[in-house]
Amino acid sequence: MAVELKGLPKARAKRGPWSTPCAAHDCRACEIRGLTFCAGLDENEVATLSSISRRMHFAKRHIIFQEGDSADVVYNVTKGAVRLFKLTPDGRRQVTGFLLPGDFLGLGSRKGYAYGAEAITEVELCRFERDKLETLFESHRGLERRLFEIANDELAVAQDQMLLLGRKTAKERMASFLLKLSEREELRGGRDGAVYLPMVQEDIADYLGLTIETVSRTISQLKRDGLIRQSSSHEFELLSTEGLEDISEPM
Amino acid sequence: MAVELKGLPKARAKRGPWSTPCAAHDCRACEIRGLTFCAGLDENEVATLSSISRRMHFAKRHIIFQEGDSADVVYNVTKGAVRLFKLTPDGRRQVTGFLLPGDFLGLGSRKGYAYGAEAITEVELCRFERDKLETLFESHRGLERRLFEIANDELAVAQDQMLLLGRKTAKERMASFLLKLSEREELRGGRDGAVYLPMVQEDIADYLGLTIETVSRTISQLKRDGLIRQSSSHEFELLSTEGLEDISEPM
DNA sequence: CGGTGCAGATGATCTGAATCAAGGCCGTTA
DNA sequence: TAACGGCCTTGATTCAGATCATCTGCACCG
Repeated sequence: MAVELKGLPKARAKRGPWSTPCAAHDCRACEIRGLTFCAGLDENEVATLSSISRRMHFAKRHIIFQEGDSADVVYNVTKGAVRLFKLTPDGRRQVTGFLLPGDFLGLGSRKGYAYGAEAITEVELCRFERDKLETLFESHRGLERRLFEIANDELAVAQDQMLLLGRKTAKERMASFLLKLSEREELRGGRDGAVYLPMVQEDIADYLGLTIETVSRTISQLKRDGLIRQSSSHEFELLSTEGLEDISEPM
Repeated sequence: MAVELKGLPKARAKRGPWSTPCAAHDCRACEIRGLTFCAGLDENEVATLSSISRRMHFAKRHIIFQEGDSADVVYNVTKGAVRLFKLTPDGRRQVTGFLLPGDFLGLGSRKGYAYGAEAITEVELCRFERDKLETLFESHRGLERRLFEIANDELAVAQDQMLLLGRKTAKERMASFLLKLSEREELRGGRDGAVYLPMVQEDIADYLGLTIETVSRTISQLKRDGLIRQSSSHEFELLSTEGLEDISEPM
């Protein structure tokens, strides 16, 4: 779907040759084994998976695929951050998710991708051809089951997001967003309370159904209220998880 | 999670014994075979499925399960309509979906249900114990694959809904909603252009992230503009699909 | 290093939808 | 058949967040 963005600076997103050509890759040496869908596979299964995977590299802003593109490959994010988004014909954008290392890319798509995917930072992906992966399912039931679990988790996350978009105020949205990211970092063994936000405020706005101005103002207010602190341009610190929880889920 | 609804009329939803007790049921005689997840199974598989399913009956307004309830059974809707919803602690509600005959109920839940489910009308469900169903997956791969497909479709639908909730105007939301329902009816072999809306306007409002007043006004406006017509309290007619499409997806 | 351009912050104003407030319609029931 | 309660409609008013308009800081680059 070719989309004309109305009033927005054009030609920001890139499409073209990869920064590095596809390369074979040994899954056994993968940085993120253990926190992705290949987690819990035995040596033999990992080897098989390795045989059908290709390591890919995309530059910042590179469009990995567009909504509607034929969805015959799926990916696993191993490095960097990716945004998923949908566009209206007149150019409004809804970011439907952010992917970080360990996340699976390509769910929710049947014939074509249901959304576009774009590199927020430099990104490394593990690429699988869908039909090869599905062939693998025949012999390795665990893989399919794991992917089904992931789809179910995504579905639950999507419903949380609907509640956020349909019924929460700007402040509640921002607090929920920060808490969710922070929980994720803790789960992945990050430092507690520190949150890395690779995306710009425009992405956050489009994810939370707000404008950049409202996002900026809300962040300012949370800072003024002593709930968060900004350590650097993309690093935040949650000073009061309780305070943020009170805001995100008001009684 | 016990939730105190603030300012809303209490005790509207019921919970308690089923209208009719659980009964064994023959899947082969199912009204909706062919449009549900049991579609495409062979005779033998259907018989196996039959052996683990129980037909259930719920009265209008009956709460089938609450968000957070242990999710050890799943269902297939065979008759009537169901709403799925999430609540904030202070009682705001987001309807995350409407289920009609043929729809699967229970996806997106891991340990506990990720949402509540309530009968909009009198409802008939086909009930499966989750572990029995999963055991069946071992021998009948098609079932698991079909369910995975359904989960993927749901995921795509959820992302459409995010775009709607995050970026569309009231009028656009209403038009999108009517069109989606109409497409569904056509798919299921219904009359073209006629749409059955079993839910009340409050449900629609909570589904579209609006208030009942805005829903009412928007419907009135679409009528005034000659785009829809109301044949009876729950039956609508789409007079101009093109007009509605222009509204739902503005260029 | 001076210029350019992008990300972010913040003030002023506007507006679409929420809220508040009445009534109307209709099916159910006493 | 009257009265009650659910559901819907419509008007008046308010308000949270959008829009418009600057301004600042800062990275990059010729």
